Amino acid sequence: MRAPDVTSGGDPARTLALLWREPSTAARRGPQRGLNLDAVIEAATAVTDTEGLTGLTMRRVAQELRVSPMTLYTYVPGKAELLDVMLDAAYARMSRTDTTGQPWRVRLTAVAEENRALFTTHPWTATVSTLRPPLGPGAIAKYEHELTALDGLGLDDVEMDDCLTLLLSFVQANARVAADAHATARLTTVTDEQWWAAAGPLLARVLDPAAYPLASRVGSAAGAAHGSAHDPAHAYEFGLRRLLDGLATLIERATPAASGNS
Amino acid sequence: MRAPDVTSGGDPARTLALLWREPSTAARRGPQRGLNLDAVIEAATAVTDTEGLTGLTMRRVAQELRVSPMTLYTYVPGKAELLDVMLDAAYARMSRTDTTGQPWRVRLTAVAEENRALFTTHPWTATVSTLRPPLGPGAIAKYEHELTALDGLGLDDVEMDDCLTLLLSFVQANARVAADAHATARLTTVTDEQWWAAAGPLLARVLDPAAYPLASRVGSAAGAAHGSAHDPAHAYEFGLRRLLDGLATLIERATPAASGNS
DNA sequence: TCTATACGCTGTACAATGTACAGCGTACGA
DNA sequence: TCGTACGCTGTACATTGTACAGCGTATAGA
Repeated sequence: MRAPDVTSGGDPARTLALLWREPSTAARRGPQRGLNLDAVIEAATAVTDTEGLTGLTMRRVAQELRVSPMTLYTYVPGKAELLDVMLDAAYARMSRTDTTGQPWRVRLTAVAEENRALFTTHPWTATVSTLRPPLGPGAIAKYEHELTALDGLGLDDVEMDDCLTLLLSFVQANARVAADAHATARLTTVTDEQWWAAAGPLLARVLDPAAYPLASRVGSAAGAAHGSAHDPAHAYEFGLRRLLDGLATLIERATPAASGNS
Repeated sequence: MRAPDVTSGGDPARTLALLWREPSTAARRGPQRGLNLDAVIEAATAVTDTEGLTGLTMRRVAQELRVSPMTLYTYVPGKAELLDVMLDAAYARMSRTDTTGQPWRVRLTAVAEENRALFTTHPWTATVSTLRPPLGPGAIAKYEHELTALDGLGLDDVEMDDCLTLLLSFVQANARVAADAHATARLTTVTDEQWWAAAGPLLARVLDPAAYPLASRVGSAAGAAHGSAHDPAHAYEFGLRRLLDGLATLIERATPAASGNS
C-alpha cells in the first residue's frame, strides 16, 4: 500500500472494532498471545516519537518487541490501522484542563495549549492527515472536551464546530512546521540555521534588491527578528492572538453582553 | 534518501543554480542534450497533477519523456531538487492580480484566492512542506507581490511578514484537507462520503450520547450541514472571514483612520 | 584532419519497505 | 484423545530512489 499516513482504506468496521477494543466473538483456541494491542501501540509510539514517522516501520516495531515482523499482523490489520490506534491512544492520553466559569478566551487558549502540548510530545501527530479522524474513544473524548470550551457562548452547533475546526487547524499547521524542521534535521544532518546561513549569501548574489524591494527588505527584517526565516513559536503567539480577535467579533455578536463571558 | 517531500538535503548552491538557471561554466562537449530542465519540470508536474505526489516517481516521469529513468539525473541532482524546481515553476506561473488602491480586505482576499487557485490546479503544492521554500525566481516574485498587498497599512516589516505567513498558512492548511481527500479517494477507491456513510452507523452503535452529549449533537449537526464531516469550502469561507476580522484589530490600530485604507 | 576527452544516456544492481503466503507447532473444544 | 483454529515465523515479491560502470558521441586541441 502507498501513503498510509491516513486512515485505513480498509474495512471501517474492522478499524472501529480495534479502536473500541471490541472482544473477538469466538472462543480462543491455539497458543496464548504473547503480546496485546496496547503493547504494540506503546512500542510503535515510542519508536515514532524518537525517530519520526519515517522511522515507523513494521520491522522496527517488531524488533522493539523482540518478535518477527509478521507477528504484528496478528494484532493489527496493517500499518494504516496501526497509525489510527496510535493516534487515538495519543488523544486519549491528552491532559484536559477544566476551565468552566472562565472567560472564553482563557478557555480557547487552554484548548490550543493542550493540542500544542500533544504536538510537542508526539511531533508525528501534527503531520498525519485528520481528514478521516480515528473515531475511537480518545478522539471522541477530545472532541467532547473541546466543545465544552465553546458551549454557552450563544453559538449554534455548526458555528461551534466551525470555530473549533479553525482553532485546531491553526495549531496543527503551526506545529507541522516545527515537526518538519525536526524531521528534516534528523534526515539531513544540516540544521535549519546552517541551511539558511548557506542559502542566504548565495541568494544575495542572484537577487536584485531593486527588482524585489519589499521581498529583500521584509525578508531580511523577518530573518533578523527571529533567528531563522520562520519562528514557529513567534508565529503561534501572533496567530493565536489574531485568531481569537477574529472569533471575538463572532462570539460577542452572539452574546452582546460579555467579552468576559463564562 | 527518505521523505524527500522537502527541500534538498543536498547542496544549497547546486539547488540555487538550478532554480536560477545558471548556465554551466565550461564549454559543452559530447552529445547534444535531448531534453532540458523545463521539459522535465513540465512532465513531472503533469504526472503529479493527475496522479498525486505518490504518483511522482522518477521512472514514471522518465516514461513520460520516453527516456530511461537514470537520464533524469543528468538534468536534476535528485528527486528532492526536482520537487524544488517544480514548486518554484508553479509559483512563477501563478496569476497576480493588481489590487493597488483597493481596501486592504479586498487585497488580502485576492492574495488568498490566488493561493487557493494554485492549490486547486496543483493539489500537491498544498501538501509539501514550505519550511525551506525554493528560493527561486518564482517564489521571490510571489513573495514580493503578496507583500505589496500589505504595504502602506502602517505595519512594520516583521508584522507584514507575520500577517502574510498567517494568511498563507491558513489557506494551505485548508487546501491540504481537500488535497488529502483527493489523494485518499485515488488510493482507496472508497470516497469520503462512502467512508462516513459506513463509519457513521457503526460509530452510533458504540457511542453513548449520554456520555458525550456535545460531541454527538454537534457532530451530527455539522455532518448534516455539510455533506461530509468536513467541508473545506465552508471552512475556507468561515476561516477567512474570522482571520480578516482578527487582522483588522491589528491593522486598524496601526492606521486608525481607515477600515477602507488603500 | 586526427584524436583524446568530457559528457549524454543506459542497464544493472542494491537496500529498504509493506505485506501475501504457506508451514509449523500449540492448546482448547469435542 | 484428537482434530482444528490460531499464534508465530521465514521466505518471497513488487516498488522505490539512485550508485556505478560502460558505451557512444561530438567537440577542443594537435
